[in-house]
Amino acid sequence: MRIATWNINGIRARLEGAVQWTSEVRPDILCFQEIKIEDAAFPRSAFEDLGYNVETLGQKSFNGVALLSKLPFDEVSRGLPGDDADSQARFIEGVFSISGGAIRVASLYLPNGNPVGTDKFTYKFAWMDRLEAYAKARLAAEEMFVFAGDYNVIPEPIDARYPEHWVEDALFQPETRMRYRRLLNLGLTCAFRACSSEPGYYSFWDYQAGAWQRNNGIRIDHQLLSPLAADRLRGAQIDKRTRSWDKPSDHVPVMIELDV
DNA sequence: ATGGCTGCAGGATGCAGA
Repeated sequence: MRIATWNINGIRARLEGAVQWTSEVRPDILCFQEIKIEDAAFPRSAFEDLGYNVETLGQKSFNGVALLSKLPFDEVSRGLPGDDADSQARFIEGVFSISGGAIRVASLYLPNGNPVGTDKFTYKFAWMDRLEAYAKARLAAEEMFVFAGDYNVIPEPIDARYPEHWVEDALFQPETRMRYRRLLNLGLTCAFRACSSEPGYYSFWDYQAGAWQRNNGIRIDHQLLSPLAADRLRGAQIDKRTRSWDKPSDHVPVMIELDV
C-alpha cells in the first residue's frame, strides 16, 4: 500500500497538475492539505474518475484538508479532538479495512505559528499538544495508523539547506521541535527518517528569491507511523519532480510504501 | 530576509503562508 501526502496550496489553482500526478503515481491513499476551498466546491469528480473515494474538510480561502482513497472508507471523522471551538479545517481521518485488520490514516495541516510570540504561535503549540493527546489515545488502543501531513516543523538542522535562516521562525523554534520530538517519543516513527539519515532532502521550497533554483528547501511534510504501521514500512520517498512543473505548489508529495 | 512569490476574495489591495 502506498500513502502520499501533499500540501497542494489551493486545489483550484493546482487541479491539472494534481490529477496528472495522481493518475501517474496512483497512491492507494492520498492526503491533501491547504485545499483552500469549501466542501461543496471541491473538484471531487476529477478524482472519482480516477477511481478514488473522496472525503474533505474544506474551508473558504484558507486551510482545508482532504483524503482520497482507492479503498472504501469504513469511517471518516473531521477535526482534531480536544477543542470544539477550533473552527480551522486542519484534520481529517479515515479508517480502512486491510487484510487482518484496519488502518487509520489522517491528513493533517499543523498550524504555521508565525510570527513567533503571537496568538498564532500559541495556537500552534495548543494544536500540537492536542495532536499528542490524540496520538497517545490511539496508541493506547494499539492501532495501526499513519498521521500524514504538513507538520510545519523542521525537525533537525539537516532538514534545512540553511538552518541558520530559520532560527527565528516558528517552524524551527526549540519549543516546536521539542513538541515534535515528544510525538516521536510516544513511539511514533518518522517514515522518511527511518529510511534515510542523509541531509539534502526537502519537501518545501519558497516561491521567493529563487529558493527552488538554489535548493534552499526545508523538510516539513512528514508521515508518522504507529508501531504496527512502522513494522510494515518498506520505504519512503519525496517526489520533488513536481516542484519544477508549471504553476507548482511550494510543497511536493511525500510517499511511503507499507507492506499491507 | 529588510519577505524579492503565490492563491484567494472580490473587484483594490490585504491577508496568509513559511
